[in-house]
Amino acid sequence: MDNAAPQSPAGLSTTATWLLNQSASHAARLLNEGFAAHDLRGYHYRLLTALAEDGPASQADLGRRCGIDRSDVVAAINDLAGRGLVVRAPDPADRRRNVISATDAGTDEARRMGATLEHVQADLLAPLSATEREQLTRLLTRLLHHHSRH
Amino acid sequence: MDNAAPQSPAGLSTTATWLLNQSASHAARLLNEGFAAHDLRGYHYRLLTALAEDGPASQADLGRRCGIDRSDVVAAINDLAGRGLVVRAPDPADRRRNVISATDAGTDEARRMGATLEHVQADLLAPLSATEREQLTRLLTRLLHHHSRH
DNA sequence: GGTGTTACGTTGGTTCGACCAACGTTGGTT
DNA sequence: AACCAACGTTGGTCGAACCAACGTAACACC
Repeated sequence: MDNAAPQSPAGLSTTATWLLNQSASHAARLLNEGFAAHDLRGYHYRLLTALAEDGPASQADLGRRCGIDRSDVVAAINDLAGRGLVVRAPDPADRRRNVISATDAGTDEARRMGATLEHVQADLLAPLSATEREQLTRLLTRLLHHHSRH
Repeated sequence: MDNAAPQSPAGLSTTATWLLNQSASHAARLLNEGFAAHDLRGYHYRLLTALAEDGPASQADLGRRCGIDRSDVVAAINDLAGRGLVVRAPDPADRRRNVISATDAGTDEARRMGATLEHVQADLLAPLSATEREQLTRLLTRLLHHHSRH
C-alpha cells in the first residue's frame, strides 16, 4: 500500500470483510517488515514458536498445529534446518515420521521473533486502549471459534 | 485451510495479528467462494463497485480509490472490458488517461455481487450481535484510519 | 518556448500465503 | 496377505500485493 490515502474505497469502507482484509494486510506487512530483520517469514515464526513452546513434533503435526499445509512445512523446515535453528531426525518409533526439534539457537530466535511480534503488535494497536484491544481480541476469537467448528 | 481444527496454534491464538489474519483469510475465502459464482474475483468487485457508485474514472484514480496497484488495475479492467461490464475510452481532455465507465451490464453485475457480499457478510458475522458488529467495525475503522495517515 | 518534472497506462516481473494432486514409503487393520 | 491411512516430499496452481521500467503526455518554471 503505497497510497498515502486510499480514502474512501467506494461503499466498501463500512463492510466488515473489507475492514478485516485491510487491517490484516496492514498487520501482515508490518509483521513481514519486522521479520525481515531476522531474514525469516511468517511460516518460520509459527513453526519455530510451536516447537519452542510445545516441544518436538512431526512435520504433519506441526502443520496441523500451525495451520500450514504439509508441503509448505517441508520447505519451511528445510530453511530452518539449513540455519541450524531446528533439527530433523527420523522417528525411531515410526519410520514414516521425522521428529523436528528446536535447537538452542532456534529457541533463541523464536524468543527474538516473539519480541519483534510484540513490538509490531504495539504499533498496530497503538490507537486502541487496553480495553478496546481486549474487545477486539474477544470479538475476533468469537468469530473464529464459531467458524472453526463450521 | 483444510484443517477441521487448527486448534491451538501455539501461543499465537491470543495475538491480534494472528486473529486478524485468520479472520481475514476466512472472510476472503468465503468471499471468493461467493464471487466464484460470478466468475470474478475481489479486484473485479472493488473496481466495478467503485465505478457503479462513484461514476467513471481513470485507471489511476480507480487504483487509488480501491487500493489496487496501477498495474493490477490494467489486468482487471481488461477482464471486465472483455466481458462488456466496463468500457475503456481515451480521455479527450487528457490523452494520457483512459476513462473507464461501467456499462449497464456492469452495473447489474455490481449489484449482484453486492448481494453476494452481503450474504457472505451475514455468514461471517453470524456469531455476533448487531452491537458487536458495530463495535468490530468501529474498532477496525479506527485502526485503519490511524495507520492510513501514518 | 524549451526544459524538467510529474502523471498515466502498460509490460513484465517478484513475493508470500494458501492450496492441491500425486508418489513412494511405512504403519496399522482385517 | 491385502487394504487402507498416514507421512514426507515433489511440483505444481492461484490470488493478492507489490515494484521497476518504459514511452507518451501534460504541466510548471524560467
